[in-house]
Amino acid sequence: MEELQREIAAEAEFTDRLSFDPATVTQSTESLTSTDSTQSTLTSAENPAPTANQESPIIAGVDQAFVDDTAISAIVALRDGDIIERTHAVTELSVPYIPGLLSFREGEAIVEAFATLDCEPDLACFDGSGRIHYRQAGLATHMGVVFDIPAIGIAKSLLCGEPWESVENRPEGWRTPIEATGRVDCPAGTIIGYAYQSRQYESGSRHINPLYVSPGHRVSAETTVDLVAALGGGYKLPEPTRLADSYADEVKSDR
DNA sequence: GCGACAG
DNA sequence: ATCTTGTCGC
Repeated sequence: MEELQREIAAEAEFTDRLSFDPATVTQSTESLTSTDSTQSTLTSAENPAPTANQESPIIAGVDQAFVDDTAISAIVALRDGDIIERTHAVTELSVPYIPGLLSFREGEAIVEAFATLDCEPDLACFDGSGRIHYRQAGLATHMGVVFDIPAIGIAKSLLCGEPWESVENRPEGWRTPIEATGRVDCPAGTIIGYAYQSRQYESGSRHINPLYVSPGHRVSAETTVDLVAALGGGYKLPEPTRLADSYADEVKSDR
């Protein structure tokens, strides 16, 4: 499995090769109902010329839920903030959870779910790491390479690598690079992702931990964090991920 | 041997 | 990930 991950990492592209301009991504649905006034703005100057494409990109959120030894993979596809398709698949789990080998446990269900998806996402958001992985082949990278679509990983905790600064109690919108340490299969110091404070309480003794985002495939670390910031939604997790998360729970409940 | 460790 | 009520704070 580890060797396969090295091969996948070799095929992965950690530079932008998207079918759309990341700078045009915004959370249009939220802008009408959101109560906060902070809106993330992307500077188009730092983004490379996008491949020709007039339509708004289709962004898919992917997340799994579990019941005993079965996995439910749910996909919610959005365009301009509107849900255009939802689908899911249920498979039997054969691999236990082992840090570093998550894609082998959840990958099968995800592949099945994608097989039933009619639209073709311009970007897929996975729950877990991408390049922030010992062999630079986390779930988002593995799936991104398998489908050859731009993919990003969004994790709630850090698998490996080291933040440039302390992530303690940071303000909303804050970000800091995650660099590779000796445990990662790439030159030490390589920026493999970012810690991103997607949400934070304005004051008080309670705080929210940041998200750890990383490139999966065909996206750079910088664009990955810019995209997560743009996908917003007003909650800790970006909207596509939240919708996929609740849809997976919904499917789970209906059984 | 000991510690670290996505979901 | 999952098992789950109340509870603290905005």
